[in-house]
Amino acid sequence: MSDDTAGTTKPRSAFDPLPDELDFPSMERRMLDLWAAEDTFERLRKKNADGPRWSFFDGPITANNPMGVHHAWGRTYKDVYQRYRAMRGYHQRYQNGFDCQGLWLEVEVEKDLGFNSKRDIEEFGLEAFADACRERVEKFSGVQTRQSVRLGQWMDWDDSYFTHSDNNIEHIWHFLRRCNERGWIAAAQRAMPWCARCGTALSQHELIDTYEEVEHDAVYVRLPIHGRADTWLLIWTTTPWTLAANVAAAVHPDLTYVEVAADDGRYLLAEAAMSAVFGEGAEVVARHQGADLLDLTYDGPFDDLPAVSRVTHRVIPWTDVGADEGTGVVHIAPGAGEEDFLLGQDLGLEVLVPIDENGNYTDGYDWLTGRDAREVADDVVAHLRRRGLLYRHHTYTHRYPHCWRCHEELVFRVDDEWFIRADEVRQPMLDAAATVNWTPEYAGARMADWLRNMGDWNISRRRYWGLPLPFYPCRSCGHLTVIGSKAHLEERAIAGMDQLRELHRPWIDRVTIRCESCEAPTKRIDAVGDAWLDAGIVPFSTLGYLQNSEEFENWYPADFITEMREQIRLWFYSMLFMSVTIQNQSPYQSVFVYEKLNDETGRAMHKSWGNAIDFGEAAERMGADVMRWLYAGHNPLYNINFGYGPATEVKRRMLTLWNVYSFFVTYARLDGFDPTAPRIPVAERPDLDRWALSRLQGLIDTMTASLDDYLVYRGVQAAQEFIEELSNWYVRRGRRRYWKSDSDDDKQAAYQTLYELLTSLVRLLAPVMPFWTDDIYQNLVRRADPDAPSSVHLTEWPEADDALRDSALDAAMALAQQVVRVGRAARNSANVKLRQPLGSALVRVADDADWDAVMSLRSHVLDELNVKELRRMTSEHELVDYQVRPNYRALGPRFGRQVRQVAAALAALDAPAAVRELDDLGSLHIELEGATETLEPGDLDVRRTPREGFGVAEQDGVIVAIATEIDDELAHEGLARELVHATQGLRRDAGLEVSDRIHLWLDGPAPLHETLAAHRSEVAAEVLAVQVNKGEPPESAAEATPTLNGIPVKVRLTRS
RNA sequence: GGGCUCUUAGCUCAGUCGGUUAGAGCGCGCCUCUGAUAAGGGCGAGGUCCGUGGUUCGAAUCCACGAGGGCCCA
Repeated sequence: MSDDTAGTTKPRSAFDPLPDELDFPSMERRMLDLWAAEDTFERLRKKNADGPRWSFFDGPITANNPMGVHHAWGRTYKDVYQRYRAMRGYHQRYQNGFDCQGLWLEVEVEKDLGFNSKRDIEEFGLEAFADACRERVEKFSGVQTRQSVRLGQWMDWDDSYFTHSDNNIEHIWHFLRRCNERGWIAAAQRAMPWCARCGTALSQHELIDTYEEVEHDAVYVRLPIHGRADTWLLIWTTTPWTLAANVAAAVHPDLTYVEVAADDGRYLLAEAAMSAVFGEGAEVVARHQGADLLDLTYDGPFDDLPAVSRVTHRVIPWTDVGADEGTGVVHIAPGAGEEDFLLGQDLGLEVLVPIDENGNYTDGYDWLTGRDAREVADDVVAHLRRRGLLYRHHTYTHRYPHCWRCHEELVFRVDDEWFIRADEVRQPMLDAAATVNWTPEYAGARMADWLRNMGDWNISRRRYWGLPLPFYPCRSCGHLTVIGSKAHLEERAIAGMDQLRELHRPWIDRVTIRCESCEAPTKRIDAVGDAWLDAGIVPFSTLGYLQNSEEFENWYPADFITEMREQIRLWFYSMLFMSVTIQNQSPYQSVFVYEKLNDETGRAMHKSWGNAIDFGEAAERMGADVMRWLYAGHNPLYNINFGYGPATEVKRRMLTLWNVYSFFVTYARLDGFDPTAPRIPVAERPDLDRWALSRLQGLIDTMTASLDDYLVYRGVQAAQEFIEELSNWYVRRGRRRYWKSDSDDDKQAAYQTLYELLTSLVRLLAPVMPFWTDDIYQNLVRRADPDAPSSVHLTEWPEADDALRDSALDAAMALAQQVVRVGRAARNSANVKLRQPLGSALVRVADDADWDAVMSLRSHVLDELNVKELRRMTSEHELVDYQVRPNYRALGPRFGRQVRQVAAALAALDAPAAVRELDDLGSLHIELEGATETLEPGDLDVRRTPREGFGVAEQDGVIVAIATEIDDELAHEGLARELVHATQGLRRDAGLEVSDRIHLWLDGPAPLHETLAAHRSEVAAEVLAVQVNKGEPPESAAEATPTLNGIPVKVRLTRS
């Protein structure tokens, strides 16, 4: 501040002083209260109500548990892009969604109730179970809502959609009826991966990532071949429980099979498997081509069981048989294996389904009946041994699929399942997916790949709390009635409608309808639907497709959706399937996907591993804004390593901005800066201001493009760099202007520029850091101008102003910064403190233009390097060593193999002489195999290395040499600066305000007095001393006794 | 089993069209600046660019094979 302020009254500042440190959580809670009190979000919606529409669909979060920090990642993206669009004036729906039914919810409710099987649920009663599920949804949708609010997400929370609503279900019914009209609905037997605990099949996408390494009992079983005494077919399996369902043994027609002699007979197996089973030197007594074995029949391993007794076991051909594992003779149980089932369909094999939906053996399996298939391995082995069929058994480790919900090992089981046929819709889906803007691009390729490979969609689940599939197969005529809406149900119903509380089991099961074809009374199938139907219908159900065509037309399709990458084959897929079926177009135009969230060491987070981070705790420890900044700044192509360590790093970056903000407020308050005063035209402001404003335009460009392109991390990274430069160059270089300006206009320009930078920056960062930016805005803008919008979120997105761009100045400043960097390194190498003023710096830059650029910003360079003058280096020969090297990029193509000789010739040259020749003649001549070659400057790479001991440094062709000589005058100046520094330190230690005036006492030996004689008034001015006294200060004076440049000094001061 | 992709400093990652001396951030050591700054700046230590072979005047980069990780599909 300027000296004339002492004792005068300035206008009171508009700004509140800042607390000592930035406490994100408490600041965030304050902002939440403010937004609630002022209805800020409602105002935003009103403000944009007439704007252009921007449609976003929220992928439903399963309302099953508290939110995890990984949810916060996705929600940050959703909120960032919505807030950005809002600042651009777009009208939006802000509808959040909850996923509310399906198996994963049932599993959690089962855990709560201590259930272990479907029987427990049935005994509990479906009605009570449905209520328990509904309650869980209500509880956790509330928890998740509160957590999302804490994250700063702005949504219309009272308008959230729930997938268990009748409305959602009706829309799915509509979709299913449309599918049926096209003949796509089919029931079929199919071998499915099956969870015996959950009592249901899993779809193919539920199988992904569930393979874990486990140990199983593997058995070699010998089966008597009919008509060949003491000749055994040797098979191998890792799932002994399936042996009871064996109906065939498969061989590869082209493989060679051998009969091996053993003590008790002959074993038939593939030659390639022989040594693995019998070791080396087994005796081969016969050889057969696989194809020649096909008419053989054999006794099965469990022919004593009633269900199996009438089966004729045959040897069959299968080209997928290999001999790498097992025996090359493969046990086939079409009722208990996926490939087995498909093979059985081709060959017309009998299908024995040995287990029920809970994994227990069914009737007809004698001693096995009622037992759990996963627990019979030992008894099966014992049984085989007793019957003389066991050749050998051992433990086998392999990767095996598990239920992703309850972690039980899966089995394979044939069952009646309902499907939507996918073949007809495949191409339309591919076409629709091709219209979508996928970010990153590979996501589109993933979707196309998934679609090309997708099988029929298995939509039935044998469970309770889920979409009731509206399938009514008629027992009389076989016709399938698919109900398309509640009205349709009412129209067809003949009983049970009075008990239909909602479209869920058990109430829906009490309704009987008339078959559409023959009018016979017909009941619904038991099954409920895949939960991805629930989520996939969202574009239709939430827009009231069946009720309100205008709403639907307005908001469909979505401009944007975003979820984790795995949603490509889940939600994105199911939405696309349903949308193409109903509307023949993609339901979304732009899709953004991101990767996985791990802990900060890169391990997946698991509650059971103890490395999971609770969202609430994270929000309160690091702050929601810090979390959001961390997420938004991350490149979505890579997994994010999340934790308190990375958050601390982000916080430190925020601290840089805090310091700038705090600096501004401190001095703006002292000076009573009025932001509403007339602006000083930018053209009249100093270069530093014009440079900073020019850089701001670049940041606006980058930020805007990054948000338009759904790559916000690029904007965040650019903002980080901007903040660094703002603090470490703009403020650092300009700080004296705020208290010691040359003129009032310059000071005003400084305040206005920094104010414009900060207020623009908070608008640019508002979508990413909604809390802190608004907190700053409240103080900087709203306090000063009651007519300003009441929140940064109600302001307009900044537009870049081309008139403020100055690329020449940007480049010149970058060069000046480089000269400073190199110059500091030079001082460092000469071991001279920066505080000691020195005479001159010699600078070498590439050309005249660069020199002019540096000179245009000379004052900054002089100041930063603490030298008196800047001189252009004319002769660098005494300061640097040269190395003349070939520029391979130029010479490689020209000389080819000879390039090595050129390199050798250059190395042999006298480098300084060569450089001089190059400088004088513009070219260099070398001898190469007797011929003279001419090399242009572009052919060469002249490297300069500063010579040791000169205070010289170099980087990218810029050289700075510092004259290290210190004469008396410089020494006095240096000491004066040391005195200032020591006094400032003492001021701070004594707890003085930056504006306090002081009385100062300085004592020491003779050199000190010489220095004071020359620099007393400068020292006094710098430290705001109204007097520099001799004699003794009062007792209360603060005191320090540093040794400055070898001189012991006593510094004492009091507040004046 | 097929396809895609990755492997670079203690950690997280850049590295353009192949150019001969491979970089950043964090962390570590020394020095330094500070009238906003727990910040900033400089220097340094730290590398088998996964391995082997090939193409080329020249390979972290291109090709082949192999190892290991991830993803997608079967």
